[in-house]
Amino acid sequence: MHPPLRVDRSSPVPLYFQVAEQLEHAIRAGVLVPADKIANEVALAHELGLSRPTVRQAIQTLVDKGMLVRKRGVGTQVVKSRIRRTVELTSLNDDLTRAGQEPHTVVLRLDRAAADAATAAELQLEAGAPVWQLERLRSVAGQPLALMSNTIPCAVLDLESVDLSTVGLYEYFRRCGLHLRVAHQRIGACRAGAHEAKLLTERKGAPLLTMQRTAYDDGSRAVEWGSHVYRPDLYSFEITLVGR
Amino acid sequence: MHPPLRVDRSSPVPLYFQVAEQLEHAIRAGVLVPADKIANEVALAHELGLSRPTVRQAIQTLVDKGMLVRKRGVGTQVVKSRIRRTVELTSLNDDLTRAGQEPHTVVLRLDRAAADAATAAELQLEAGAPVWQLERLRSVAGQPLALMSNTIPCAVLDLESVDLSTVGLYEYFRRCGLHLRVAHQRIGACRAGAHEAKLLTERKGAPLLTMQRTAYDDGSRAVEWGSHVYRPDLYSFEITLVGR
DNA sequence: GTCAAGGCTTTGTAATGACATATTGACGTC
DNA sequence: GACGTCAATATGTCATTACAAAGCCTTGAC
Repeated sequence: MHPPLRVDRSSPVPLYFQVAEQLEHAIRAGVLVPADKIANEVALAHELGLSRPTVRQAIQTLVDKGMLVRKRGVGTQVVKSRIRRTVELTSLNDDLTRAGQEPHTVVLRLDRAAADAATAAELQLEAGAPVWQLERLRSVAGQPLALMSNTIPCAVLDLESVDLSTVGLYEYFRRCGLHLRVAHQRIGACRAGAHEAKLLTERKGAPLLTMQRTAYDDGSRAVEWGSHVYRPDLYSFEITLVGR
Repeated sequence: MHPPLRVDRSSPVPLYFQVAEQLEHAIRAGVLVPADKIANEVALAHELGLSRPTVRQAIQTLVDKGMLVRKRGVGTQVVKSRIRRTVELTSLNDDLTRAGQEPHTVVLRLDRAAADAATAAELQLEAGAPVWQLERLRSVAGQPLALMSNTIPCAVLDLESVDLSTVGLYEYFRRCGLHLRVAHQRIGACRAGAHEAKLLTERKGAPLLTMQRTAYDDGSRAVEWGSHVYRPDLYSFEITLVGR
């Protein structure tokens, strides 16, 4: 049967979101086990004192996350597999702290420079525009994990006064009211060069996981271009795909 | 200004989908250029003779794809960046043919076997259950690109009678009426072993891109477990992330 | 001249009602 | 007993309406 769902109409949190949160929690906590069918939308709406579209919207958000599956004429079921964390528009720092780790970051470089042609093209700037060039080494449990090189247009943000060894880059973006909306990223592999090998305590020529990302603010302005390399024995990307 | 949008109410295609398709086409064709604002929802609904929720649903699907951005109090704009293909629930074969390539596939192995403990756990079977073990080498333009190892429960499908050198695995799934709904994949990197190096015409120890995927049918049944390695100079994963 | 308040525009959230369509299972007929 | 039909069930699609909240711009006061 169902966990007791309740909604708080005085809360500023949208009703559909409250329902989605509770359902998600019930699934993660094991109250709802895989292949369980949840009550049909009409009944659920009546039970909660909500309208069907609202309940539908709540269910839809979980379907998008790959936690529920709808079948017309049948019902809605809990997906029979543990849900791993999706690749989201988050930084490595976010991911690690959320996983209960304690990342340690060393800022290797923080310069103002003029954008070269390739960087300017990625960030959709005119060549020579002033940009911040940032290079950081992130470790977890004493092990170097990632070498991160980022370029941010000076017009977007001032990085002079922030201590990026204690604050994640994306966290700082959020603090400045900068909302990332879209990002493109490419994941590949390469051979470690001498510089990378030394910093990551790998041998030269060792395989590394690479990620290049361009992030956009509200879809209008390129805000950040990052080129990262990871130690594959300590890090990998996990993605949940949802079809249809 | 707007392209002339029209809907066909006699079509079995949902109205919201028709609108979404036309908007997407207009964006890809360059009729709507980045940073263009599309008409507000109320006006658009009136213009099309549709209700606002329907128009909203159409816009939402494009927002989910990362092609549009909504801003409350402002309007809806076209995202200012080319959209690359998202990592979807598709096979390598699908991706390549859609990109205009002509993949060539060699089936290295196709066996019935009993699932070992690890495989059985991934596919949520009892140990020793009969499975198909498939190993394929895929090339493009004469260059070996990927070495793919897949395991499929015999209970799911019969692979005896199909020629997997001409038909993609996922394409065959679809032909059998098997709809994949959810998949988890992990992307990493590794060092090429002797076997992999020889088949991919790389040197032993060269960096390779790896992907492991488990796919589920309607959320209820694990259908496929795949472990692939790619040559990183010829292949990488591209993902479009949408925030909020 | 500057800053604050308020109004306008536009999207966000929600309720209600209706009909369409896919699936399953039961019933009845051949 | 096998097969087809039909009804029950649940999600899919769509219309209409209303109010809330956020952003932008104008207006007005100091």
